[in-house]
Order: sequence, then C-alpha cells, then structure tokens
Amino acid sequence: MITIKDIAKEAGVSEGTVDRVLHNRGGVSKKTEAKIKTILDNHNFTVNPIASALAMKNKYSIAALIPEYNDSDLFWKAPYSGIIKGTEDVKTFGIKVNIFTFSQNTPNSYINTFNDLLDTKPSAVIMVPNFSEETEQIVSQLEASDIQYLFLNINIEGFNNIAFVGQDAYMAGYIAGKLMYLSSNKTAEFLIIQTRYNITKNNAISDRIRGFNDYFLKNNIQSDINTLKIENLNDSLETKEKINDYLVKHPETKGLFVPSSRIHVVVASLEKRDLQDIELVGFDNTPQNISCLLNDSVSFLISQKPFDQGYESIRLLSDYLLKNEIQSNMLYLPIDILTKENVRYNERNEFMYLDT
Amino acid sequence: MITIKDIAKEAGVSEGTVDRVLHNRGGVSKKTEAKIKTILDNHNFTVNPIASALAMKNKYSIAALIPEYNDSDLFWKAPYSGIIKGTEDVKTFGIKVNIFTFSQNTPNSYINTFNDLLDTKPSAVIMVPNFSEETEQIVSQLEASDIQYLFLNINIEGFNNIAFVGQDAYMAGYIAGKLMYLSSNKTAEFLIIQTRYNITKNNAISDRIRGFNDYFLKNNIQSDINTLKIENLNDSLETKEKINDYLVKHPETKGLFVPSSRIHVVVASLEKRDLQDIELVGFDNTPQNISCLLNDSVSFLISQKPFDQGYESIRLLSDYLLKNEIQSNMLYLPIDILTKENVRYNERNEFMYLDT
DNA sequence: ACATTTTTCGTGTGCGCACACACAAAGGTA
DNA sequence: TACCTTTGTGTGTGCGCACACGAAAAATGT
Repeated sequence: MITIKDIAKEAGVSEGTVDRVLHNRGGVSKKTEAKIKTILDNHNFTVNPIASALAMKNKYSIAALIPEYNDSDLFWKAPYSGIIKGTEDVKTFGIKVNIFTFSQNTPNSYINTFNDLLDTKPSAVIMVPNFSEETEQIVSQLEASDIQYLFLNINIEGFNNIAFVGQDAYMAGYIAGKLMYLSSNKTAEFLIIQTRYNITKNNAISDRIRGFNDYFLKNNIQSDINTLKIENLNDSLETKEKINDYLVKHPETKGLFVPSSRIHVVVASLEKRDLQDIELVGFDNTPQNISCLLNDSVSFLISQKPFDQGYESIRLLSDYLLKNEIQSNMLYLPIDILTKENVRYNERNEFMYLDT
Repeated sequence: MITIKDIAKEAGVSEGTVDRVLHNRGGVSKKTEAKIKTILDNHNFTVNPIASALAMKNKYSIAALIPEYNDSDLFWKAPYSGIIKGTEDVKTFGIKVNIFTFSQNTPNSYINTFNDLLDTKPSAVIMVPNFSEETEQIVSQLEASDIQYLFLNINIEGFNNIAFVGQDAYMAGYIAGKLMYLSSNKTAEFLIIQTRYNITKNNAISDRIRGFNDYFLKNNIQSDINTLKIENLNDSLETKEKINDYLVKHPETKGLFVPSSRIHVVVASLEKRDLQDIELVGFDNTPQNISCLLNDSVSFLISQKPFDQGYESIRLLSDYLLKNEIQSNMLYLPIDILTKENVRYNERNEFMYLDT
C-alpha cells in the first residue's frame, strides 16, 4: 500500500505539503501542486481510510430512515440486514450508522421518526420516500441543514437526492410479462391484482404494470389483460371473494400478476384447482413468498435484491463521505429472476444478520 | 470513548497488561486479571476497531492462480475484476493480492505459473484447479508449506481446500432445462453441444448436462435429447458442418443447449432460419454471449456471477486471515438467469475495473 | 538597503491499539 | 550461595494520517 510518505518522498516535498494538496488546504505553489497531483494519480493514490478515521476521531455518521418490518410484512427486513452488513464494513472507517424505522402506513410516524433522526445530526441520510408530501417537508429540513440524502428503493422525481439505489420498476414489470408469457404456454389471458394502497402511494407498482403490459404490446402479442382492484389485501374475505368471482367469470384466465410483494396473500385465497391451472408471477423474496415458490404455487418471483439495496446504499454514502465522490447516482440493481430451483442460492445474505 | 489507557489507569496497571487480558495472551496473575475484567465490563469496553485495524496492519498476502483471458475468451476477465475490487476493499487491512494467470490449455503453464506464485510466499492462495493431476502436485507443495488454499469456480473433490466459491453446476443445468422447456413452448426435442475439451477436463460441464437431463426426468416430461460432440469449437468449419448436418437430419429440434461458455460460437455457425426457429440456452455473461442475447439469437444465459466469485473469494480469505474463521466452506453463488431485458443491470461491476 | 508582509513549506504530535522487548520478582536446582 | 527458569509486568515503537505550529523563502514596501 502506497502512503503519503511515499508520495512525499517521490515529489521531494514533506508529508505536510502532500496533505495540503490532498485536502485542498491551499498555500501550495502551483508548480509543486501540479507535480504532486500527477504523482498522486500516477499511483492511483487514495488515503487509507482507517488511518484517516483514527486521526480524525470518528467524524461521520449515517442515518437511515426506512419502514419497519413485522411478521406479516417482512420485506423491509432485508434492506435492514443489508444496512447492518454495510455498517460492519464501514465501521473501521469511523463511520457510524443509525437506523430509524417508521410505520409504513402512517405518515405521522414517518415525520416523527425523522425528527428523532435529525436530532442525531447525521452527516448523510439514507431514506425511503414513502409519502410524497411528507418527503418534501423532510427534504427541505435536510437541505436547510446541508445534509445530503439518498433515496432507497423508492424513487421520486424532483428532489436533489444524491443518488437512488433500487430497481428499474418498469423493466422489472416487462420481464414479469415475459416470464408470465413463457410459463403460461404462450397464451395471454391474464389478470393483474392491484390494491388501493398500490394505486395511490407507490408508483413503482404502476411502473411494473406498465412494463408488464408493454411486453405484450411491444412484442405484438395479442393479449387480454384485466385488472382487479382490491381495497385491502389483508382482508382475506374480500380478497378471496373478488378473485374467485373473477375467475368464475373468466375461466380462461391463464395467469395472475401481482405487482406488489403480497403475492402470498393471493395464493392463500385461491382454490387448489386454480393454483394448479394458473401461473402466478409476483415480486420480492420475502419468506412467505418463497414458500409459495417452493410449493409450486408461484412460478416466478422477481427480487429487488433488497439486501443489496441496503448494503450498496451504505457503501455509496461512505464513499461519498470519505472521498467526496459518487460512483453512480442511479444505482439500478439487477432484476433477479427467482424460481423454485435457484431461490435458495439467493438467500445467503438476506436474513443472516438478524437472527435474534 | 473509553480507551485501554483509561482502563489501565483505573486498574493501576500498565496498558500492556490490559492488552494481555483483552487478548487472552496469558501471563497475568489471576488476581489482576479478575480485577481488570470487572473494570472492563463495568465500562462495557470494546476495542476501537479503527485503531485496532491500523495497528494490526497484518502483512498478509494472497495469491491468485487463475486462467488468463484474451479477446476470444473473455470469461476469466470477470473473476479477475472481482479480485481487483476485493483487493481494493482489503488493502487497508494490510492484505496484498497478487494475481498469476496461466494458459487454460497447457498444464505446463499451470505448473510454471504456480512456481512463480510460490516464490512470493503467499499467506493463502486462491486457485482454479483446472487440471486434476497437476493440481495434486500443486496442492502437495502448498500443504508442505502450510499454505491454505481455496478453489475458485471449479470444484474437485478429495482435497483439503479451505473453501469452494462457485456455482452448483448440477442445479444450474437443471434450471437451464427448465428455461429451455419454457421458451420452446413446452416441447422437448433438444440437442446438447459438447466439445472434446468439455468431456475430459471439466466436470462442471457434465454436471450441467446431468442437471439438464434430470429436469425432464424428474418432472416426467417426455423428452428427446441428443448430444453432439464437436472436437474443437474454435474450428468453425467443423462446427458449422456438424451442427447443420444434425439439424437437417433432425428438423424437429426445438432447442440447443450449450453447457459451456462458448454459445456465441454456435450462434455464429447457425443458419439464419435456424436461429429464428430454435431456442438457445447457454452459460456465462461474456461480451460475445451478451451480444447474442441482445440480438435475440440466444434466449437465456445462466451466469455464474464470475465477478462475485472473484470478489467473494478475496473477502472470504481475508476474513480467514484476519479472524481465523470462515463463514462458509461451500459458497454457492446465485444461479443468475439472464435475458435480453435484464442483462444490462447485471453488468455493472463485471468489467469496470479493467478499462485499460 | 533593510524591514515587513505574504507565500510556501517542514516538523512534530497524537489518534488507540498490537506486539516485541526488556526487566524484575519469585521459585527451583545443584 | 550461585545460578537458572518461570511468572508477571512495564515500556517503546509503529501503523498512516490530520492538523497545529513555526520557520524559511519570496514578494512587497519604504
């Protein structure tokens, strides 16, 4: 590993001078500055973040504002785990991470939790902009405090977030269309199951639906796709009734597309016979969904790689804090196709950091 | 933050003694040890990992022995890149990495390169056991020098390698079978294209073929699968002739399965008409193969995540050297299903570290 | 020419820990 | 008693960097 001392020796100056150009402290003549800079990037020099952290005595902290998870909705456990792993990786660089979770359904919780977060005066923030109006409030406070922020999983336009880490929802839906088409024997009579929650709050869902439909449009495939709106997927009675009603009226339906992470709820409300005849494609590798994959109820799941989202967010923000650079401001993670057969190899990290 | 010095002062001993009980180095009287220990957990003391990392600055080195890549076979560029990225991550812990590449077809190169490697006296080795007999030689030398080694990408039984990082080839083939079945409209008249090289040297290939066939067996799908052996896939004349010969005799063939990374060669030797009518499924996200995906010649590729293989190998060995523990001795990476649509999101890392 | 300001640069110290080394006291052997 | 071994403990150095301090060199003023 090449050190400041090495650079200084090669440039024929002292370590202090190299330090000055490294941190743009000024007070260095043009000539020597230029000389040092070329040597610096000849060697591709980066400061040793460990030594740096030690000398600076822990300057940075990252705060994360994400939805909480519970037994019935485990999706957010994975980003949480990813953040924990990232935290492990960067704590030797003197970067502390604090995670704040809010209730996914109550805007107030979002705001209140954020206020707690702000009290800790973080150097940068990872946040899931779950509610658009409240996000505007939050962002304006962040910008007033000159704190950089990154959007995780959900992307909303019109903000100065330093980056977005997540998935291309449109393309993920498009691929879902392809998988549906293939697994249903290249027929095209499908049903999309949407919930009220999806409709209003989360435009990733509508992007997925758009992508799904576009697959058939762009490939000139004659299709017959309907949408069924269900108020509350957690209301199993309503869900069961509406879906089965529909299926009785449309017995030729070959596939169900559930553009949210709650396909396991749909599975639970389907008749056995329908489960066999109809192909299901959905999103997200939550434990419940994975069981549905494994017992052949669901044909394909598309994973957003939520663990990686958490992990990469931390790494990205750390790089920003330490080196003042961002590798990418739109970090689209892979669109992961899960089947019964490969799913177990994708679970390695997801839940390993939170066994308690 | 409470430091070792503080503890020492409170216990009325020197920092060295505190250090001894912290690391169970022994040579401390029962009495003072007990005293220090209570003070330690009265204050809930944990060592500052930053200072610790800096002070340890182990002078470990990892050597990697992997096949070289060239313009016609770029597969090994990705593990190389992954290793480079891993190197970046661990260099601050005082771990150096040296990469040695050998010619994939000449056992002598394997041995000779290894000897160069051994001269650098590495603390641990990442190797691709490309030739079984020669691997025995190499391994015995490593064991004589008491150097731990890890197998990357290719797994051979019967050695004391500390771990294997790669893919479950059987299951990958099994999934290839599924994808082939789905994309060919659930018919099952396929051809597997094998080369001499595959047959003798690399049992990952035969595992894939086994998995491919098993998909149809285990799911009770009537299938008609033949195998075509081609001496040298680089001989485009032979390849073209044999394949087209076969296809003329078996016009009902619905799919070609190429269990190696050289599906692009097969594509190049197919007639346009056949390319349209026949589904191709192959392995590995090399640039050539990806072009075939993008121009619709190939339906699916299964990626071994070669970049991650390199990266994870470094991380795994580093953990071993630093903490003397291994998280897993069989690290099966995800079986990545690539399509025209999602491939671009999977390329982020693959070739970014070697633009030169 | 000299004094004074400004620019440019080198030196020294400490961050908290790991680890090699030195060294004293206590115990054992002939 | 003289000598050696064992046990227990303190000291010193370096990891690579950030940053304060001070000093030399150059520029400016009189």
